[in-house]
Amino acid sequence: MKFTIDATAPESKARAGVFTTDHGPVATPVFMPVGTVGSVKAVHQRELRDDIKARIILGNTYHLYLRPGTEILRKAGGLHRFIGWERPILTDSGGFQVFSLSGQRKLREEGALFRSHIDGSKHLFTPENVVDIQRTIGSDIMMALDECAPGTSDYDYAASSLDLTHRWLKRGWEHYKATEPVYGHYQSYFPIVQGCVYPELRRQSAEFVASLGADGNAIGGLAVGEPTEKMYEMIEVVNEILPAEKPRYLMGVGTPANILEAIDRGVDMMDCVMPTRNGRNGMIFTRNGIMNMRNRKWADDFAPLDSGGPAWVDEEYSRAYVRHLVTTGEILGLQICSIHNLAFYLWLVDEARKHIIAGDFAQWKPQMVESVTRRL
RNA sequence: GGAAGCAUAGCCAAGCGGCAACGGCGCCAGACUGUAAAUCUGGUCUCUUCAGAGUUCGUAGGUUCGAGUCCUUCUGCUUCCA
Repeated sequence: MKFTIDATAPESKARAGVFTTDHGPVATPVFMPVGTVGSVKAVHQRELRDDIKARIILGNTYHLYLRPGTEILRKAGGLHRFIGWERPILTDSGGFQVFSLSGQRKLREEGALFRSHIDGSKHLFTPENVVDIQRTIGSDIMMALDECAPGTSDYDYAASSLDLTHRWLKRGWEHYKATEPVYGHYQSYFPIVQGCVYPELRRQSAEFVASLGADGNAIGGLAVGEPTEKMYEMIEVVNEILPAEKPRYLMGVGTPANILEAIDRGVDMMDCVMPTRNGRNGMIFTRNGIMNMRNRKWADDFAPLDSGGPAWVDEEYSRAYVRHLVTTGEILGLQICSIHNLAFYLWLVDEARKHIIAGDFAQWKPQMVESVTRRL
């Protein structure tokens, strides 16, 4: 995978670049919509491509392994063909499910033993078989199996958890190098920095991750319960060490403000369920602030949803109508809010990219952070 | 015309002598960060110094220390028989 940096912003660590996969180029900084089970919820692939202009989307190893399963995915010719998405795909390893489904799994040296949230059946995810599953999925970027420890973990737990993640990483990396793509296109493997909120652990982890020389490097275990300021601090600590010539992927983040702050600190790639999940729950993010479309105040506001906004739905539908759809539970309401939010997120990172290239990112960012954080 | 039954908050609906009154819906807010989420949480008679206080279960009386609950009056509704 090739990564070129087009511009670096003055008075900031932000950079604009492009990485290239066999499914095409991805301009950075980039936001990646989350499509856990092979679907970005409530959004068509066509809308994702043509309206939202998503450059790359996520899938999830744990969820896709359970359903539809590797046999179907192999028969389909991989996830791209299965879902009809010709652009790049990144798959998370199941490391986040170690966190989010913590009541359903046991950690062992060999891997994470999950009791399926669907039928209770047991499945052992190892650093090796998670590579194999992702080979079968055919994602352009595969992620290492890690333990995403809660942001509230104490130092001792964080340290031993990090050791486990590193032992897993070593095994996963070896297995990655020993295996071949299933469908012919090249697949990268990104290691993940952990270490909770402890700078020395984060540094140690970043050193180890950087030493592998992977195509790109990820920062995990953030936005999982720690204060936002700690998250920013950890990004700074880690990005001092992660190589500048490789893309940096901040996993699972975040709010529009989080995204701008991360870009400012040298992050190139981000993903988050927030635009889609919150959209389905009636919240939309705009460049002028946050709107809860369930609120009564929009009931007779016949202005466009987000006049001048980046999505066609922004002009097409009124606030009053969207509130009506959301409060009546109409599927169209979820679709409109999801499309809007994703288009806004992609617009936001594109604007950031433009300002990085123009050289005024450091001046543009604070006012945009202020603006997107407002409550309307 | 006769008989039986029913009236509880915006709506539906529990209650069977200690009740400001279970639930559900609706409504009003909030939460959501590598998706077990089109989900979850809280509020929803009035006042309040958030400790409490005051008025509520169709209507008017009564029994009782105490009544949404028991008795009687009236009003309205439902079902059955003529």
